[in-house]
Amino acid sequence: MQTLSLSELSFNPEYTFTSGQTFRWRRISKGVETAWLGVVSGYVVKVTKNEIQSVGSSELRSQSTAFDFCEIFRTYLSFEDDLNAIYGTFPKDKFLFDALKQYKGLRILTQDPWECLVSFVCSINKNIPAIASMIELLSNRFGDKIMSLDRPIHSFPSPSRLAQATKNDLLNCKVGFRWRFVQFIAKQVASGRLDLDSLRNNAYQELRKYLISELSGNTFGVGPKVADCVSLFAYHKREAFPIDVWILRCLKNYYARKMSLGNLLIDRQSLTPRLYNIVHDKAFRYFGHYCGYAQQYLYMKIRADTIRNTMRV
DNA sequence: TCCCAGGTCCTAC
DNA sequence: GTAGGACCTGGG
Repeated sequence: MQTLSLSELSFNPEYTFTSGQTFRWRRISKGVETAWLGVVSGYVVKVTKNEIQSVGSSELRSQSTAFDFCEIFRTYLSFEDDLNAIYGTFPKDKFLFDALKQYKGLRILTQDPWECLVSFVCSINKNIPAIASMIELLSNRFGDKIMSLDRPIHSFPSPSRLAQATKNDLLNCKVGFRWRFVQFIAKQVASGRLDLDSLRNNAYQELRKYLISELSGNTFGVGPKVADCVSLFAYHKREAFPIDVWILRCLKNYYARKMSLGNLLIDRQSLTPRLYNIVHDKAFRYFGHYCGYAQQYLYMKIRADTIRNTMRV
């Protein structure tokens, strides 16, 4: 059994896995300590605060060494990110300070770009439980079966497998109007016309522009928000700052003055592409190079606060 | 039953 | 450049 110790790492699995950056982790109870089960790079793994353990693997992975396993998950959990050092780069403001304190140990993952891109295209106009359900159905229908613990679990489908899916296949997975986007992207990647791995070394702005123009230019589901999510959660461009409805609400309520937003966001429920870029630029200037990390903590806090207030009413 | 969802695209102006 | 509406359909 392959195991990687996480005891030296500042890491909170609950905050990391429920922060909307990934959709395939499930909580499983294990005595007093909660564990999480997920599928990453052909491994089924059980994760606790202190270790990550393989509990099943695909044929491709069955021959791999403990060294490979550790390398994969060091990358996945972004081991090189020193959270305390990153926290130290942020401006001193109370809302962010509270968020950092409340969600300490939330890490930004470095996920597979293919899975991340499809997941966030599926996220368009959906809530998190519905997104998770779509990804689960796509995996069960088109992914590889991996035996693990007491039941089979499916890996995320390969591009070639998903490229063969018909409109009806995708609609059966509750993908809805996003089926065109998923099918187009799968065909682009499967044919090699879109090489997601080759984009790793691109600078953030270049990467983002490429994702938007190559995909959205053909009107296939990748706008600024999805491109920022993929840049941050798969390519680990920590200067990306995805602006969704929650972050927009947060900036309006707490950062209009601090970020010199003036009247830019007054009465706004959404952003035009030009405005998105302006607000993004101001966020980068205010929060700094690691604004992607700040965004994720703000997202957690504004959601929790809003839900709490709604329940109180 | 109804509203809304980690947006994007299209059309008209 | 931008506003406004359409988009599938499952959760809450």
